[in-house]
Amino acid sequence: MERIFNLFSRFPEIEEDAKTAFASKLQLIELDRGDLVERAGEVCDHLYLVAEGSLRSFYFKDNKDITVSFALEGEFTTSMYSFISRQPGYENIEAMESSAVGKISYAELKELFETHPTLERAYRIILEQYYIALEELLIFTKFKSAKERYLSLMESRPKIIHKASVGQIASYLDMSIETLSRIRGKI
Amino acid sequence: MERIFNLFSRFPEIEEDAKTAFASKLQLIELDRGDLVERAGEVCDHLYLVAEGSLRSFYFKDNKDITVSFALEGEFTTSMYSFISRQPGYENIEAMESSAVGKISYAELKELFETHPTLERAYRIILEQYYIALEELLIFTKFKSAKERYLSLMESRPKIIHKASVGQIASYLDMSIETLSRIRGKI
DNA sequence: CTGATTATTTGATTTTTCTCAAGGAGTATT
DNA sequence: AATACTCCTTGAGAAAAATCAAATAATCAG
Repeated sequence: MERIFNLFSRFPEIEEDAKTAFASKLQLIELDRGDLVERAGEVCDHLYLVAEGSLRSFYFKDNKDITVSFALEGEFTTSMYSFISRQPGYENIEAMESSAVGKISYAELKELFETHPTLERAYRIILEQYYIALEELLIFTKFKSAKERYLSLMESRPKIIHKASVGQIASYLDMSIETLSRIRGKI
Repeated sequence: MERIFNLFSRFPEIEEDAKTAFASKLQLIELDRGDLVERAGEVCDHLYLVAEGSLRSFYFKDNKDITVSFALEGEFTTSMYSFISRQPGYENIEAMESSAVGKISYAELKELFETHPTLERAYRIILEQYYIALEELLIFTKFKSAKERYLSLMESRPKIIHKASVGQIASYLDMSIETLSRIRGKI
């Protein structure tokens, strides 16, 4: 539970009782490698907070497994489109290794927002940060060569390089497995 | 002013007095084609709401003008990264035609959030929608060929095709002017 | 431990799209 | 109306990365 409270350090504006209320709604789960917490085609009803380990969002396109995002310790993840819109999502979310994760439902979160505006604010700030990150990803997809994209990932989130397979990283960086393999060979 | 109030129809949860407070802070400006409302290198301090006409966000990369986004009537826009992070932004925002636009400053918006939580909620919902749109854009950039990207834009936002130049659309869709021209020739 | 399955690497070829180059169409300027 | 501009189109060749194919390495199940 301290692990969860540590995550709040990024949000000093959240009041103490709001933190307590949030933590009391947060359900802690333990996952093994490969366990799915969300499935494509279902409405994603939870926001996840990685306390330990890592999660990966992915979907299938023409029978190929395509990675959408990685969430490492201290990061949030969900099938954002589905979570926001309440429509069936296209992503699966799995544990990449043994992980400890906090989850909170959409309904509980909305309820907390009613009584704790500072939590809604923190959620807003997280959304803003996710938006910025996505914008950066888009520009980076647009302008960098395959090699630059890989070097940039190595620079910004080196842990991913160690935790994910070549295929998972390749689909995340939008290149073929072969291309990534060749890039890695030449560094 | 009714134009602005119409824009609220998407947000039934905003209380009447919050709408009034928001509208009273909103500064209405008239723009001519080519007028800039934001400049790269400066901190973007305003959120814009297009009442009439259209705005375009763009930046320069190797002396080429790259379109980031278009905002048509009823849509919001800003240099999101800069607006959120309070750091100098990389985008310019210009009017693509004679336009009428509402603007509100970051400080005023934050102030309104203090007294009107339903406005912060509406802002959160807008952010969520922007996030989803960006996510779609990313996937679409990733998987569609140049021709599919163009057809998809024609389908989803045909007005842009008519308002923007070939060069502006090409950079937005991440292809060369020549490629777009060839695609258009073959439809 | 061993065969089987899966993941990664390496090579050859093909495809998509870009770049460079030149011509044409439309608009604005004088 | 002639000149200059800018924008758009078309063609030819080049480049980046994909696909197809095969070999090697790593992991897993019995």
